Amino acid sequence: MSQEQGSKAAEGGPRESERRRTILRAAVDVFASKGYHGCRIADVAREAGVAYGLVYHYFKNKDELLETVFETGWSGFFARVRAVAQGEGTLEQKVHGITTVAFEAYRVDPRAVKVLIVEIARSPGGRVNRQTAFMDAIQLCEEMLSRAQAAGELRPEVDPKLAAALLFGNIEMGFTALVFGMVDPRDPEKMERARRQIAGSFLYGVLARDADPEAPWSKDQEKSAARSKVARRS
Amino acid sequence: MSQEQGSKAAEGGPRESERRRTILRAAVDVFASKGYHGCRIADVAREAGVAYGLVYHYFKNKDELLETVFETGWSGFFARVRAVAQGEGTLEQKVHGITTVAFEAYRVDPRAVKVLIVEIARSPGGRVNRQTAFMDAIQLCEEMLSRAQAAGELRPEVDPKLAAALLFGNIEMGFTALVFGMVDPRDPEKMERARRQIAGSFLYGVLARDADPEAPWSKDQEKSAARSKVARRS
DNA sequence: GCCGCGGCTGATTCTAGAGTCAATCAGCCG
DNA sequence: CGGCTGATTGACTCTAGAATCAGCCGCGGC
Repeated sequence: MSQEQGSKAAEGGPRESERRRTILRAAVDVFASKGYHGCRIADVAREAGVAYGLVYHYFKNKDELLETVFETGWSGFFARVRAVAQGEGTLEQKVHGITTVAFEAYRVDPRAVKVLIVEIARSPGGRVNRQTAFMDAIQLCEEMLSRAQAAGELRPEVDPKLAAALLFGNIEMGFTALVFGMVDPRDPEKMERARRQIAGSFLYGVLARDADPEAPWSKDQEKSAARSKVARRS
Repeated sequence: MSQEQGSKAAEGGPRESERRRTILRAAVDVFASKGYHGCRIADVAREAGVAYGLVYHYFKNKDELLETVFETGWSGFFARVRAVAQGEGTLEQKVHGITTVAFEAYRVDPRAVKVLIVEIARSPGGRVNRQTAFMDAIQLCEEMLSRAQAAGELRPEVDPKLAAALLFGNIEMGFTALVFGMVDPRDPEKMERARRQIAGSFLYGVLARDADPEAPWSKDQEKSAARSKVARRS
């Protein structure tokens, strides 16, 4: 998987075949626009300007293609998140850093992010790696949050694992909002505001500051008693 | 969709065919365990204990089956959310109410919720209704949040639409965490804690109270700087 | 020049599985 | 009772589209 045979295409060094990359790129675009299940290999080949069979020359099957798209995109993102999560800084800085990494990834390659989010993070019969990798990122953040909790930066009653998941939920939903056109990705200023709201919502919540009197959400405080006019079901 | 022909099966009143409901139920179960794409109509028929062809007697095709599963489940959920969002109460109460509705739905029928979340909210080539319906719920919450903002319950710099999306992102990710086994759905106490953390994270954030000194999440709007140190009251 | 090798081609094969349909069955009505 | 209607059956058809394969083409080596 590293240098193939540099034989004829060798002028560039031990590079992965140019064609292979073209196909991968086409796959990202096609998956992004029609979805994994909604497209045929022929579409990918056409988009890449390449013969049908060549796709199978470079990839064992359709699933491996998706898998590769995933790994390629995810590993870069994951490494950046790790750098932030395990680096120096306050919890606030790290959370802002992680959202920034995510938004930057989106700015650079929205299609790839879309595929990652829509086709992979949620894939049904998902093969091993996908969900596993997602879990890895969550675990990374869980550790970050645990450390922050030990340092008193995080509320003590918060479960770090769930909180880590929620952080990614926030980011993901932010992207979904982008994909749905709720924010214009062309406007950097709006993007930055959205990013800040996502990080801020996670860190500080959305409530106006003077609206919550005391430790409002921790234990069994029932000070706000009748909140359950809901719960019923027939 | 209402009373079919009550002709002969009329002894129960204008009820929807028993068989039809059996099939729908089976579809929920099968979709939940193998995914929409990962199952065949034959699986649904077998699960329902019914002949293959009968599925097509009651449903035009596989997609209509999914659509029906969706509408059946979603409309109930949506109505409850609306009741909360448009009802009386503070923003806090409403947010807690919405999460409660969601968790209650999960408690009653985890499989149906799983299908709704995994197969529909994210469906790629999703037919009209699905994403539309999801957007409807977000819009509902957006209006709720706008009202709250006008009343000063919500930070002024928050975008209600994005915030509404994030609320659902939180809930959805909470469920995903459930599906992934990060929380034991059998333990009502843990479930309630998770629910509270989801609502709480959205409302108040995760940061320890005395950790954010000044207008922390919107640099340029220092206008709210004054109220920033309210929080420390513990 | 011509051999052969590997990237490359696209028509062909093969299969899962959606959707069809002719036949059967069960109850009702005249 | 016998014919009518609608529910039910499952074998069969048919298609999309994944995967295969028998070769082609251009280049470098001999």
